[in-house]
Amino acid sequence: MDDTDSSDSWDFQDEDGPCFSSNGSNSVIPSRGASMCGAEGSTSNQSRSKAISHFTEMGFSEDLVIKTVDEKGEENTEAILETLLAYTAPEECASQGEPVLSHSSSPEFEWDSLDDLSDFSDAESCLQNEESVPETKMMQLVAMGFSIGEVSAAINSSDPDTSIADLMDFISAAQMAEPTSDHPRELPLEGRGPPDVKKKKLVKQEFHRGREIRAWRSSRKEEMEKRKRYLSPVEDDFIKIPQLMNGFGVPGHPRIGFKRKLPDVAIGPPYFYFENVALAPKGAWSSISRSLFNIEPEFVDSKYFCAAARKRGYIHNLPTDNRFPLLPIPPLTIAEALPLSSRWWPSWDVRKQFNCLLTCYGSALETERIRKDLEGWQGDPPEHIQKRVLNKCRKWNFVWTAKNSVAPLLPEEVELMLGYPRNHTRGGATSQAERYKSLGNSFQVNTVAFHLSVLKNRYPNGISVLSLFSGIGGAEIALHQLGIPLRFVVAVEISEVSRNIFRGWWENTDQKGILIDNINDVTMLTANKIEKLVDYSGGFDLVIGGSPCNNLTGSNRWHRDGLDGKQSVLFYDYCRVLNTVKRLVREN
DNA sequence: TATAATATGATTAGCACC
DNA sequence: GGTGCTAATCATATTATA
Repeated sequence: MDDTDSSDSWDFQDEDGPCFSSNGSNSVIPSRGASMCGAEGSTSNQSRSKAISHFTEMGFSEDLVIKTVDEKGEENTEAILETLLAYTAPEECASQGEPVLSHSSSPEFEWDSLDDLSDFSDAESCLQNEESVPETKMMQLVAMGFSIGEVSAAINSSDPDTSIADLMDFISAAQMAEPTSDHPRELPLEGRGPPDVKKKKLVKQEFHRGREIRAWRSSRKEEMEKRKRYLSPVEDDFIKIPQLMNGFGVPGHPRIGFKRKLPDVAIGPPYFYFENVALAPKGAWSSISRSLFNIEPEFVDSKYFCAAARKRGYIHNLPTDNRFPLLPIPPLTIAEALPLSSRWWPSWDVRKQFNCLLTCYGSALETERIRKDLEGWQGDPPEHIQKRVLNKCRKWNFVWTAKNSVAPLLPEEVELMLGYPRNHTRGGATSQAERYKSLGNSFQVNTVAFHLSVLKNRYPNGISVLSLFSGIGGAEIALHQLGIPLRFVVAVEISEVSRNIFRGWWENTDQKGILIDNINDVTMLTANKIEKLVDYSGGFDLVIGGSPCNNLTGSNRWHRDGLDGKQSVLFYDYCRVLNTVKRLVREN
């Protein structure tokens, strides 16, 4: 097994062209599979028509596609795409005043290099120049591969609050109705300057990602039709969030005889595990479930695993028999977790556990107000004072540190309750605020480990994990503490602080496996790159991740916009990546 | 200028009561 | 079924400070 340094220098370089893969497979066009590089090289009319249809459906003009296919050969999909993009994509940026001539220091595309996967800044700045439409939806849809023209038409024809999913359906319907209509990508061949290499690269990345999403949505619709025959526990448009969140059973509260039947399409391997806040806006979990094979979410409150509540929903295809908890069992009450606080804990503060550990904590002014509220009373304060103070303590998870004095939890105490090693977030974080934030966004390790424990006997020699939104490594720590060797881990995380924290843990615990952690943006994880990672690792056993909750959580007073929100929309990238991995498993 | 501190409700759901 | 109350919530924008 290689060490981590070798993973950093792991080379994914490939040359442009149709057959660049070392194992002879063409990984550029997912629907084509490895056979596209086969020696026989089909030249049938059917193949030619299929190639033409494929690219015209992507929005390129038919004339240009025919010309290019004839020139390059229908099996040469990568070269066709190169040529089409050379004449079309840069214009979308150039029309916004961007320079057309390349300023890239590299004369060749490097989008297959893992070192170059996080550079999305130019694409964002280019796309944000569209100022006449809602920028976020415009950007997201264009980044998915739809053309600016298509997106503009859809947005202009819809209500301002139309969801991303509805806009995608609108565009898809328009494409089906008019497959050869004029398209913004269609541009005259004459009068072009040399294409901007960097933008060309970015457009190409977006193109692939968009096609993956559309292909996935298309296949998902078919699967949904098939699954209508399956008696699903998930009703049409509403999932009831249970008040008692003990999921499919938790330690001490087993659900005797519980069995579930997964749809065939969802059965692993690969196993997958998705997480997000339970108390999301109405309909959010129904949408999530529909996108994840109609599997019933398992709602679990981490109060069964530690001294703090953490109400989360999990959708996974893991077995549910013979789960076991991590040992030792963590303290389940505040008194056990923070025994020193008991001395100052007033009898009228009836809290036995903390509420959800969030990303920020109460101010010194709040604690000072509480101190002043409580001073000067003989014995217990009046009931209305008790009630006011207790509400503040519940809201901010204050802990009693002296007479009439409360304080926020320390980062080390949060680490303890969330199941992380002491000072886990100390090294990589630059400030206390960053520690609170990264912890507030993380898994409760014991909860996740309980669910993942069923993998221990299945992967005694190590597991290969694709970890999206990996944060500070809660999933990996859970696997590690379960005694499951981390053979190969790809950790995708946008926060540099969180990546540093996880890298520090990986090195401190002398992991023997390979860690790839230089992919920052999940939207940059295209099928092509996933296929290379699969080739390199031998395949992923587990695709795990909790997508951003920013637009779902009730804590967000500003942008609780649901699954279409700026951050939470990345849920669809989890689905896209998962389905790509599943497809690769089927093909292999 | 970067970081820390502080202020900022709404959306759900359950429950009791009428 | 309608109303009012209680309770919880992986956050973000603005202001203050070093």
